[in-house]
Amino acid sequence: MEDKIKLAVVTGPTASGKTALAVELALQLNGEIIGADSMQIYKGLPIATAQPTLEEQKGVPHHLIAFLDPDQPFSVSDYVSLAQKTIREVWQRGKLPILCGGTGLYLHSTVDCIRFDQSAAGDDALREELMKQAKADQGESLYSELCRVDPDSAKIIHPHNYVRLVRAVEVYRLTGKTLWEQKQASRQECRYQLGMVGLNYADRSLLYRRIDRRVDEMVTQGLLEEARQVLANPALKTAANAIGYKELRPWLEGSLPLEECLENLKRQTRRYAKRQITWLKRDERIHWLDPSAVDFDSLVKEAKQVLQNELSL
RNA sequence: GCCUCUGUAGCUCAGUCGGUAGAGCAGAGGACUGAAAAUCCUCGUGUCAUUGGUUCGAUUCCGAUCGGAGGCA
Repeated sequence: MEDKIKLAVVTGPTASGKTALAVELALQLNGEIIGADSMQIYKGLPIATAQPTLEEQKGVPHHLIAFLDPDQPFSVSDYVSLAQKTIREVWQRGKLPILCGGTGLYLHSTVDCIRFDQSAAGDDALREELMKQAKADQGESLYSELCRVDPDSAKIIHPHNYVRLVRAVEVYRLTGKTLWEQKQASRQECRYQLGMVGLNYADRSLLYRRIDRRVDEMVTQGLLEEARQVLANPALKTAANAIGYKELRPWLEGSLPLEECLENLKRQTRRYAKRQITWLKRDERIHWLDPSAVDFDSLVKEAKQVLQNELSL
């Protein structure tokens, strides 16, 4: 039997210090970093998405960061195939692949080798039409349709959650198979030996303070100009969704003072961090470390030890 | 100094014709398989400023005290 690829994972909520830790681990363990972040993949959004600068990368190769034009559509499915290919390449080069990022869906799908059926790819026109229908009657008609064709999914999708409701109906119309069936079929045996570290602050207010500070830094670095450019281009649909741009729109349009927009931006980032924590917490394979408990060198040492144990390095 | 208004959840405020109270925001918890930095669900006990009085019973009525705002001098 062929040996499994060893895969290190560094995750945690936004602003928890993943990047610095991953880079240091890469230096010490002869690794390369593969981003697992749904917004950092795009070019032209360096500030708001907190992409690591060349200086921060310290010569460590980084993959799947700032490689895609921001007007290009992208999905988990695309991410997983790219990530798996990159992981394999890094491994074959004799280096340790280190997956680093905070997008729970991307991480989980990659690490657990979820297989996406190409026939179920999204269809923009159909999706738009279904979304219109959902909004017209608060999701009622679509939800009863889903209850009929895919009761298992209907059980776990709230009728108000149009995005997921629409997707479930869409899958059935497109493929004749239910989303539920697709999910069962998507599971397969995993090819990785995993070592996972997560960063989280025991005292959440510490993380929140870091977030506030980082937003202020982003402004110094030119966030306002970046936002102006992103929002001026209507082709950047996904990017305009990133936290950091849409919150500044009222200021750019002159309807709200900058101070208030920045306050709102900080709040949205805090909430995002909380959602990330919720997502990551349920993965019992993650070894949690608290960056406020020790200095950076000790943190690296602990993380390194976890990886060496789990990956038998 | 006098007069008026005001003090209720972390914040902004509602309310109880006297039977110890509830919204929004903030916050917390959760879900998550092709937009995921998206989307959605659940969660409200707080000396009702302090203190005395009336009352079976006061956060509610009355008095005083202490904050805050405004007006007149």
